[in-house]
Amino acid sequence: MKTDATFKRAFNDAVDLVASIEPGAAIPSETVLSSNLKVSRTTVRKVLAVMAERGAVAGSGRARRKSRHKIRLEKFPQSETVPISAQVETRFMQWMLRDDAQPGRTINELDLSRRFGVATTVVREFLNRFQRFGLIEKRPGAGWVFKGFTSTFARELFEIREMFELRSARAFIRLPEDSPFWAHLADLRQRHLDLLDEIDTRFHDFSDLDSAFHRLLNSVSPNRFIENFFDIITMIFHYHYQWNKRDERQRNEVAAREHIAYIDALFSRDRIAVERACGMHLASARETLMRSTVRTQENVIKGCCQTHSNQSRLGP
Amino acid sequence: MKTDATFKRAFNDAVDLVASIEPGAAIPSETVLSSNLKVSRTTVRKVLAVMAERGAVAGSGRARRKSRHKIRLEKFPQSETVPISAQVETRFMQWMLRDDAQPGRTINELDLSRRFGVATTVVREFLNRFQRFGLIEKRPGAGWVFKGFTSTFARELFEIREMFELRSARAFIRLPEDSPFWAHLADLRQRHLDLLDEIDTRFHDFSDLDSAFHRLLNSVSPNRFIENFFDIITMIFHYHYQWNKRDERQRNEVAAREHIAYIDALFSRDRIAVERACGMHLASARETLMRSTVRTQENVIKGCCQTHSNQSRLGP
DNA sequence: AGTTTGCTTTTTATGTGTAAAAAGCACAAT
DNA sequence: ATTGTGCTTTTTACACATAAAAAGCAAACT
Repeated sequence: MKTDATFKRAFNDAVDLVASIEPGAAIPSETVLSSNLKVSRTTVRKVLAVMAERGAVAGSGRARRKSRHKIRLEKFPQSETVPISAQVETRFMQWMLRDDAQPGRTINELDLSRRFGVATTVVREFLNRFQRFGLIEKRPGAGWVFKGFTSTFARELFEIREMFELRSARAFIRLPEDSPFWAHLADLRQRHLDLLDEIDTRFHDFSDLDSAFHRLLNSVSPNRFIENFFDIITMIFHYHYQWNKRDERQRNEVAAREHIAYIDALFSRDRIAVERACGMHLASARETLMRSTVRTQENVIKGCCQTHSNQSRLGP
Repeated sequence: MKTDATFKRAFNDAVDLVASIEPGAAIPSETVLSSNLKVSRTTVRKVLAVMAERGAVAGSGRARRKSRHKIRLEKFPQSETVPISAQVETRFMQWMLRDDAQPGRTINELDLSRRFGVATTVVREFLNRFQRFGLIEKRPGAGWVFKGFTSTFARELFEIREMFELRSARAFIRLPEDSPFWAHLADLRQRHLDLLDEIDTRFHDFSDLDSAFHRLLNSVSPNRFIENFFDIITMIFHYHYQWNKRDERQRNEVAAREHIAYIDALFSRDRIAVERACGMHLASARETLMRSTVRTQENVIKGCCQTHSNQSRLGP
């Protein structure tokens, strides 16, 4: 059965929204709420129904308005507002990046579904989507293998990232003087400076800036495969740093300064300078990631992690 | 319920295998058969049981041998040997590339599952896996949009392909003289010549040669993201040409000659020549694909294909 | 000691069922 | 004519069920 996470999230958002309405004043129309809360009208009506039931909303139909009584609406717990599929993603990433997920280990759907307390269908769906991240591989009829968050993975990831990033940077400096992208870039530069001014307190905000910057570069000549690939990067970094807070402030400060140097190189329109700044930034990002990669013998003894059974192995 | 496609395919393969055994001679052990037929021992036993039942195999346990009577084993129809998930893939590609799949059209799981006569679960799983090909996009809670097999798609695909291919070609010519890859390349060159000798009858064999060539190039410095991307190319070409046979002989002959020129450039170790040969080959491959792309206004009027409803649109 | 097989236990592929959410429709209100 | 609402129909997200296939185990056989 589908969970009502959508409803609960919408309800919680609606609580804030209603709080800003004067007691006795009209509630926005269902259509407007639907667009504000980003859910269908069906869900909006459910939210309104519950609010009416709890006495926060009075009247019905077109005459709906905020109750004159002071009602404190209890929100639903945060954890109930996230759909099962998203929970599985989080739990899996945690299991993979934090727990004992050694390269070569086999993953089995039933086990994960029991571990996470969800239906196998959901786990299976997740693994199928997750496949594109290059960290797991399917053995039809025989589960999945975890390929490991290894230094090889990081190296391969960054090789592609560098190709894509350089391509976009080169395209950027070919933009005409009057392209609006230059203004965006200047704006972004300022936001970096602002961040650096208060780096001690705001260093968490860097990751938003980071993705904004790379999205701006890629948007100059859009390519769905590149965007796709950046989703992978974003995902990896998101979870990786969520559980690895070491030196976070320091790391982000360095990266922000590298971004500024990179942006300045772009403004100079000097291809060589751009390539150097870009290369330096990526090199340091790679180092950071590499450091927390699974230490493994994979590059020394290939295939050491294969499992053995008394039957012949199937699949490639 | 799981279909027994695995069993039927294994059975059909086993029929050929048993045919080559002398009447009265011993049948290979279950373990050996399991490895030959690429299925588990469980399935092998089922195959043997059915063969015994039909009188083609006599004795049991270790004393199992081929029957002395001449039994003609009926194979299962080819169509029953392919798992549902693979059938869905084929049917979907056909629907997409051949039927009226206009860009912007929404795809809905229930509809497809009815159309294909399979459970929604399977369709859903397929769509999730297929997402990475960049032709469809998920709107959580509201189905999928087909982005269209358009010229933009082809252009984006080839932009990446060119980057990857050039990278691999450059890595190739940096290989030491005594690398075994050079011998592989020479071998491949010869196979191209052989094919061209009999191009009129063997032009279908080109696609194997094509993927062998590109796989050889990529294997010089392997990168899972590049391999992943080549899966997309392979998939697109596979289905595309399966339903578009126009000029196939001609196209393949041209491509084979381009490959030879490309290979010769690699042997020359001349970077400029390599880049030119590679560029020419990809350009002509792109042209071929472009010609059969969906003609659309997408580049003139952006967003013309959006659907409208009396409710606000959800999602990005 | 290493295979081979009979039998048992798990796991995967695929179908079915259902509450929640979205989409659609038609009439009412401005 | 547009916008809003009540109600109906579809579709999605998720749980659960089960035959088929795979994996595991130990006794039997070389």
